[in-house]
Amino acid sequence: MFPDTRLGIGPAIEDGFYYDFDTSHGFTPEDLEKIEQEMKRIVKENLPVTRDIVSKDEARKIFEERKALFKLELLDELPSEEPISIYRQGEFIDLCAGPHVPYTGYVKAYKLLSIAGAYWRGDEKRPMLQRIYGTAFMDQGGLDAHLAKLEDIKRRDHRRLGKDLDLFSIEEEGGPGLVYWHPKGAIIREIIENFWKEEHRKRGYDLVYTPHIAKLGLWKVSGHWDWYKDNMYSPMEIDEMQYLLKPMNCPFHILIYKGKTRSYRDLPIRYGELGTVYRYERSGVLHGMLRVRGFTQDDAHLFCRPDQLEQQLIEVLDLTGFMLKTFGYDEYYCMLSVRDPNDKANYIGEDEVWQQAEEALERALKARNLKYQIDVGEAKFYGPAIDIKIKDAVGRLWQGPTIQADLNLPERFDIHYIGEDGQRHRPVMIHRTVLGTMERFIGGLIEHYAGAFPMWLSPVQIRVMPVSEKQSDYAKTVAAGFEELGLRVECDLGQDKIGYKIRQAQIEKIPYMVIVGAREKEANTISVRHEVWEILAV
RNA sequence: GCCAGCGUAGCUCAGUCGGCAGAGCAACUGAUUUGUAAUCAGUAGGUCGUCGGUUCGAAUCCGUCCGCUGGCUCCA
Repeated sequence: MFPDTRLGIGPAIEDGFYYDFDTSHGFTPEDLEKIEQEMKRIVKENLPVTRDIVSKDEARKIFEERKALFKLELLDELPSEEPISIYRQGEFIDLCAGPHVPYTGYVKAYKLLSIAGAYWRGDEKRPMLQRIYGTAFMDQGGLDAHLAKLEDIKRRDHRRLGKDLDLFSIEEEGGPGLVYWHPKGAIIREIIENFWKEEHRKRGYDLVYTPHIAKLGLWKVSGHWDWYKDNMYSPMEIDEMQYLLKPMNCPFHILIYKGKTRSYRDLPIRYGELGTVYRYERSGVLHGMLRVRGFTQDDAHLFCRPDQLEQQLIEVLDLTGFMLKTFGYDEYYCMLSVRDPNDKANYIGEDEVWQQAEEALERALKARNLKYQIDVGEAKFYGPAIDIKIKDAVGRLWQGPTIQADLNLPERFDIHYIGEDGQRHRPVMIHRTVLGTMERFIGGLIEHYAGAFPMWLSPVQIRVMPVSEKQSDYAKTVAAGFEELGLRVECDLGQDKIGYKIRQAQIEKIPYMVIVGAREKEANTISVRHEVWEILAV
């Protein structure tokens, strides 16, 4: 259909497949339909799909003939002794390890979904190809169910719901990636923040507040200026001194720690802060509340003795589990992010310290019987981490809590405590968030709950609606009663019929509707309509 | 940042070949006083994202910038 097209790679992915193409033709959504028609024809032909094993030289010849540059590059990287597998169906030839279906007729239900740009081999310095995404199932029912799920995900989109429920906005005049929390969104955030603070106090954290800017020198000491500069807002000059907006809270907590001499008896010291940070994120990556430029981390830094590390990690894991459960995330997966031993130049710190830290994280996971997967190369430059992925109501995984051992900053800031032996010792530092950031967490919660927040988080918990204006005063009295109990209640005193008021409350996903008419007023009662929304939609 | 697409009323969207700017919902006004998912009628609301170009004439064609969307790369 597009003769000058060269093939990139085309693997199967979790929910389908994609194929990358280099072509002078720019694909349009209409093309997808045309390609699907062509696919249908090929399926109907029921062509045999054959696998040939050839030598590397033979393979090279085949792809050179077809001027398949990308395939040749892939071929070059395959070991020369090993036989190469090539698949053919009709006039189509591809380099692929397989397996493939034996006949094109095996392909049943499929759909092409979208077009996107993608760098060749994921490298932004290489050419950009056009990627077509699609999905395929054994039968129409499977495809229909999958498409229904995609629709459900669309309905849950926090950007859509954030607008519909008036929770937040991002203002073009204000700047991209900067979130405005509207009154209802602010209530949700406030409840979560209060809960967070209370839970941290209970567990022995000290809560602090720190500034939003600091002198450039501080960021040089911390290493951010060298390692993180590209993600930071440009310096501003105040009284001939350069200041930077903070991208992280760690240096500030360290300064508090450093403010006086600490004894081994003082440890652990745990500073928690809902710290607002700003990071320069490239414009193309911004996404609603999930990827923004200014955000508030539920941050904490734990300073402890090496012998306390494991216990502290366990306590953080417990807190994390408790928090996730509270928000209805019953399933989560722990990843132990360790460094790539072949790539030590990208990490700071002694081998021995790294090993100790990785072992401590692993022991903590084992102590709580948490299953985990080791993610090689996913450590931060300053230390290994436990990264937790949480599964939402529709089965998607989100980056959640992160617990990082920091092997760099204690050194750089030369912090210490006085041990039992009267000597200075280096404390171990843990850097962690349990929710991540307020923006990403609440954005995720909106999708998790599909906007129907549980009672404790609902911006409006109860709406009282009189059947007619004759019960307005009674409705106000009832509402005042709820208000006295500390519940968030509203009255709908509009002239609309009760059906309309119920519909409105339903759209706004208010959990309790209290309806009062002549009968209720007479008997001094109320009638309650409680909406239980199904979180698991699919 | 890169590739592609998009930007029309508060929201969702229509607007044919370049020829007077449209609908539904929401808002407002009036009537209606209602019993568990939409009462009726009327009114108002837009520099068609921005700046520039082509043209007798631009929402429409071309360019620029801004923003958004789907991805890529990166990330909490």
